[in-house]
Amino acid sequence: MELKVRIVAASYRREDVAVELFGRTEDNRSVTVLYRGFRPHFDVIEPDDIYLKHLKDAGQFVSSEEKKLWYEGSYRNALRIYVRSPWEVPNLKKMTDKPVLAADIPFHHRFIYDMDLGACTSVTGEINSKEEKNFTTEMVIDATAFSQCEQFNPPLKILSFDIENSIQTQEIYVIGYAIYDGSSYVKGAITGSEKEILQKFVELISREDPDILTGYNIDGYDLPLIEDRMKKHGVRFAIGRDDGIPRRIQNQYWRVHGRVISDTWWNVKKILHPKNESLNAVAKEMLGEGKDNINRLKIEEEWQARRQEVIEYCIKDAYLTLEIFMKLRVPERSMFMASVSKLPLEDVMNGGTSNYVDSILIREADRMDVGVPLTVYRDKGDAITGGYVKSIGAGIYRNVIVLDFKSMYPSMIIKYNICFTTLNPEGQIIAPNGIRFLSPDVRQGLIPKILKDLMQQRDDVKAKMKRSDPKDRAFYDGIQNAVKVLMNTFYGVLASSFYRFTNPEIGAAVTAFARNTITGLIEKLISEGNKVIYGDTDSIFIESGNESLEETVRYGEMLSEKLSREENLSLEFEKVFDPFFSHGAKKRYAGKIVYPYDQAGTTLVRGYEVRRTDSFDLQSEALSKVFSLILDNKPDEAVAYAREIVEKVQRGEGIPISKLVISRSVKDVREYEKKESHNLANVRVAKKMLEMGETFVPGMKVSWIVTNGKKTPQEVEPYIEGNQFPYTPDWSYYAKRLEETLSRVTEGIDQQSESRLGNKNGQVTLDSY
DNA sequence: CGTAATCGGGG
DNA sequence: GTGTACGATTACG
Repeated sequence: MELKVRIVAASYRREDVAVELFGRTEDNRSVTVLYRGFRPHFDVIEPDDIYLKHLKDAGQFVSSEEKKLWYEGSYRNALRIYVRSPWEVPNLKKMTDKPVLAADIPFHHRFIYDMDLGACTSVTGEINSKEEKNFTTEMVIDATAFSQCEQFNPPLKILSFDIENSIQTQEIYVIGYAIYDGSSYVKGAITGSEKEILQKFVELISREDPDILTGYNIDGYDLPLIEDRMKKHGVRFAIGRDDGIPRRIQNQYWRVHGRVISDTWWNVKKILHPKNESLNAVAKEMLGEGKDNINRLKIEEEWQARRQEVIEYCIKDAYLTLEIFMKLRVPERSMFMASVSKLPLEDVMNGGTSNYVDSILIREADRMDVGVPLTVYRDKGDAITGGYVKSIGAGIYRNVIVLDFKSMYPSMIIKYNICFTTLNPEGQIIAPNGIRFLSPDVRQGLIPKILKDLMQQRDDVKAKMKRSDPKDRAFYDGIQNAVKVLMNTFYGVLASSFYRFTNPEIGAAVTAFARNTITGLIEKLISEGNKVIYGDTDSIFIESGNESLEETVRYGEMLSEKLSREENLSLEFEKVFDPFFSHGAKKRYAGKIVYPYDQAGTTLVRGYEVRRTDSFDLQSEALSKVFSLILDNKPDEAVAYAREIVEKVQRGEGIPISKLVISRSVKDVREYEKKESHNLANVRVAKKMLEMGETFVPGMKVSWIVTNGKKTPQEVEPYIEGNQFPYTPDWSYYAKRLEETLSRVTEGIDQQSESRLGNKNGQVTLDSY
């Protein structure tokens, strides 16, 4: 039989060294695919006989094959060695002094690369009916062959769960869940004795057989706690598709055979960067709905007094989490990324980006007989020089055109044939940092070739997208966007300090070419009479001399068209700001978008941190107000407002204490003792609260007011909502902090404001009031 | 100023 | 499991 499968996760088992692929078929069934007989292998440059003897003595040698591999600038004699046990390879690679290549590739990846599997793959095989292992999937297949197939996004089954447990005793009261299978939601809760809850939880996952497990902060909270309670009750934490148990990787995320464990909290952080990352805040923001009203800090009492409400609350948390997960389109986006990088979903969702590059690059290297070096650790210290950033003068600018290079770094790599396979002192292409590359007609670089293919692939997909009907359009758009991400990832790993193909000189050559390109262009623009006000890496900001928006847009279109043609590069006219403001620091600006028209009216603030964890409400409110006045073309009012509010705070007039509150959470007070961290304001506040007889539970957020900021450490007093605050805030401290924040911005408006709100060094002179 | 430690979410 | 893998912020030296 033949099945088309979207691979969710890949692994292997030791017993018979069978590779296990788990996934969902095109007709929406979960499946386990087993393949036996694949051998681990790695390459050694010019090995000696004694090494082969050692391998044989260790009972690991299976066979070998002579190769010629491109290694450090030339083709060398190499031996591809096939061995018995994947888990022995780390030891075997240490048993020789000769260069060992491709000996740190996880076995299931080696399999996927060698078989050239895609994220979706056509599997030929037979139903396995006598498999003794307890797989939870609908089918188990013994595979005999694999072939390419088109990519598809099946409706994955996702299970979100949440626990309520005692803070005092850790006992789990209830596990709530919500399941989405692509068409409908199912919700429920598991109650009973703790042991029953745990057993039923394992049964639920085994019966429902979800592809993805999620929840809010499950990586760091729910899963460790469940693991702990399972151990206590002697229940096997068997939630894998092979009946296996999950393991925590690097004290961070979790891995279990056959499923993806993806914490919604992490996805929220990565995609949304919200100021407040709590489930309640994120749900309100995204879904317009918050959590139920349960006092989590008194969960024991709540469980006794209003059990049913706690259960409902628990289910709701699981459901809200699932909705957020879906609304962020995590599964969909990950499937697109998996398709273009040809990886199982799990590697995309939980692995690092170097996986993407490995998957594409190692396959191509194998086809071209290029040796695949091991990952070596380099000093992180000498980071390469990055992009060019033009300094910007303080002020308000009108009708600012933004031009963007399309895929700047990939274009540089292709144009100058930049690659570890073309690096050569005889090369005709000389990078600004002095290193040389062979020209493409002498030797086409591996990475440039891959990027060229990816660019072509992206253009093809975009063209297809235009021709297709609306329902397919979103699919192609997802693919083309993932290709773009993948292309940029290639530069990312070249510049990173640890990747198998990393060479700092090569990364530096890419950015050096890019800097030359953009500075050359800026010079040209200026020589033609343009007012270039700013630029960063791959963008150029020009203050158009035109009065009207229509003229500005026409001018922007003309510039991008003319420059792209004249300079033979791809420069896009991206947007127009009006007004555009900066106080004179790189990477910090704010502007109102007026073009493209569908974004008109949006305010874009870059680099100015309106939200800071240690800021008080008044600070962020005042800063936002100042920005909005500036961008409404009322700079004078902005300066006046800033001045007024600072004065008010200095005098302590009419400012509600609540707007000065600084909050932060505190772990168990004892955890800070040994680390000399008791100077931390939040820790001191927690201690004071305990002394005052206030409720303090480890992990709780505490709030305080600074009463003397001049002392070290500063004096702080707990702020307890609802209670009268019996101390006087250090008004000067607050005025100073507020002024530091506001003056940085108002300084930029004009020269006079500098004397009004502070001096040029950013130092504050309160005397001026 | 650069580096090491801590936090955030969860109950 | 042939894998070293959070980002931003703050305190400390």
